[in-house]
Amino acid sequence: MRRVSIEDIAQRANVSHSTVSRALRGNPRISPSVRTRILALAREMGYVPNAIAQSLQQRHSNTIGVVVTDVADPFWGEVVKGIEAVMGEAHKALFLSASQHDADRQLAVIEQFQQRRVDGIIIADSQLGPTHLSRVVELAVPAVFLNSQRISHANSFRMVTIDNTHGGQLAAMHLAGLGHRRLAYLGAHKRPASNQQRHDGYVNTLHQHGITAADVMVVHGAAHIDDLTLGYALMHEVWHAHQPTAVFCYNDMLALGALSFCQQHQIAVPAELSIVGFDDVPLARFSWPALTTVAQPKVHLGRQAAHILLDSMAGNATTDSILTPSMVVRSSTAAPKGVV
Amino acid sequence: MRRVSIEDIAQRANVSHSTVSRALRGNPRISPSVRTRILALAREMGYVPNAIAQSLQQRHSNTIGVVVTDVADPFWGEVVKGIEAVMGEAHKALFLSASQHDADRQLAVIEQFQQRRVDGIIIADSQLGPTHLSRVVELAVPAVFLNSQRISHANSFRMVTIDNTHGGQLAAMHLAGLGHRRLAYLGAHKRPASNQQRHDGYVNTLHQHGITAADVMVVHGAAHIDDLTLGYALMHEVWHAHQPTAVFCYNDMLALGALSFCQQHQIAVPAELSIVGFDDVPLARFSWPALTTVAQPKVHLGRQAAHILLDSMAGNATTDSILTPSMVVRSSTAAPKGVV
DNA sequence: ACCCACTGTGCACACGTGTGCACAACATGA
DNA sequence: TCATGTTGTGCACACGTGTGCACAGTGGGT
Repeated sequence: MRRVSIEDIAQRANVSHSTVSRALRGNPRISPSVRTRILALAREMGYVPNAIAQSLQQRHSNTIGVVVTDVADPFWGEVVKGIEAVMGEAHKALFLSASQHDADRQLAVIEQFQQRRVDGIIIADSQLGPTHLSRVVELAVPAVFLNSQRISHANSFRMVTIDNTHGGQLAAMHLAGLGHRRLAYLGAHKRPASNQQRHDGYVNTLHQHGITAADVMVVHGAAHIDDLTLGYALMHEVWHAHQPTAVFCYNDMLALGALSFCQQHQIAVPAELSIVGFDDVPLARFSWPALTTVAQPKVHLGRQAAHILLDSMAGNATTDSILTPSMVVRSSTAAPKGVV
Repeated sequence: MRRVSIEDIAQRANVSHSTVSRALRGNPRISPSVRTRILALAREMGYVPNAIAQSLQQRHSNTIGVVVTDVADPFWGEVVKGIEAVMGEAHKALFLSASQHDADRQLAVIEQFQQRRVDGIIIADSQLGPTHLSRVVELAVPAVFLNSQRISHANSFRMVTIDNTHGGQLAAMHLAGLGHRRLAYLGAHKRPASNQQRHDGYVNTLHQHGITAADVMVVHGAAHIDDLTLGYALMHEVWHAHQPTAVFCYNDMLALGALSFCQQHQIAVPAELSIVGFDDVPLARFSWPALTTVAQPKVHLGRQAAHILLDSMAGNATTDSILTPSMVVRSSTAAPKGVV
């Protein structure tokens, strides 16, 4: 049951293990005749190099760790797909772990990775505070943060994010362009940074279209309930207090929650109310009506993070990266009543 | 920049590295005074055990490899979530890789895992042929197959699947119970085993309800197009040739494709046509109308596979596992016209 | 005073691989 | 013939950890 090692091959070939090692790695100092003999023997004996021993010797493991809040989240699934594709080409293996939205667990996972001597770490949707972050700094392992909410120790890590402000602007331009004058924003407090940016881009752009602060109702939900029921509740609140003709939601799940409120209360979407989401999760194509949303380039986000990490692992200078979201217009938005 | 090793600690403590090793691992033969001194020193020096060296020494890596067709597939995302949860508790790290539906690539990934000396492998949705499989047998690494289509070498591996036949029965009982007499089955040829089982369970149960073979139209699609457009095309075919009042689809994506055909051709679901899917992907809750479907216990599937793998890694005898699907009735099914 | 049991520590090896250096064998030139 | 260069191989070490065995030191019993 024991695996065959280069030492085993060496004995069968009557050479030293050094010769076998060099032959396998294509060292030109080994004579061609010996090399071919050893290669044949290796194949015949079913030799499989031991990456663990190689890692120990070469002091890097060709592995990278990926921390994600929830493995089953379709958004992060796409991001991981991008990471995996790039890392696969670079012959790096991926450790994947979930943090369950818990900062302590996230730190524990990272320390796990450190024990395993990963060459780099990608942290998705980090909610680590400054004290946690400084411990990550001590690891002295290249790390890239993806859509991180906190921004301390900015010089120690690279970040890849999307331009949330621009995303808010896109939503505002779309809705204002359709003629909406009475709007709302449904936000999520538990994502402080990106929420603020999407809100600001949205509201400021509406102002530029001559829509006053009084015409835009802004609501935020408690942290402890899931986005879907949160969207439902916020829509309920906004609908009765403000009667908007259009709402922009922090993300698609909030928007779908809002949508289900409308379905249940016979509010016609988009005839009576237009809804815009954010993210473009796979679901968005299939809701009824199909959701207009600000799309994040998810796979690209992962690819970009992977490339930056590979660069900093190679010792190259790297820079943060901000990707541009795009507007995907589907069937949940239309001009308000009375506008042609 | 170099990591601190137990040898470094040993020098500072004026002991040998063996003593440090034993102290850290809680060996009772080390005197309490020395142990506490070493533990303090280790903490102070920021010691992090090197799992790679440990793996080499102990001849197992505490890692397991997971091969999946597509990382972004929400179905497998849930399964991986279950695997990750169980393996996390067992302090095993997860290598995740995608095969992109390519058998050769899948084999390459598995050989990658072998080089990394994983302690076990979980293969999701394997489409490996017998020749490929026999190479996997040679690895002599515990492996578990998840919803595998081929069943050769059955004694070398463990399998975890769901009872596809029973799933087909559930769908048939639901639809026949509603009063449908003219039905159809939309199948996918590229999943030969599970497709056959779902079909058989469905058709046989319909027969038991007195529905003849002539009343059930069965169609299958080409392999090279995606499930969504396939569902659309098959629905088109069936609708014009057979005018069924209900269809059962091999999976949810086919069903959603069929649904979009109905939307585009003003066929009212479920008033004119009932649709049943299979899998219960997250999407199913949010389509319009929400999809009635046969639900696979996805997270449980992953957990079960993980437990079986852990068992066989521990050398225990294990057995294949067949999980039971369940019916989730939503809004895409109803009694046909003319039936109360 | 001596033998014995017991306790705590170090030596030396193993795991599998890669590589600097030395060196043997052989060829080449003067 | 000898110095010099070239080519191919082996020795020995390193990477970091765990552990069987030997052994020094200590205490107790006769």
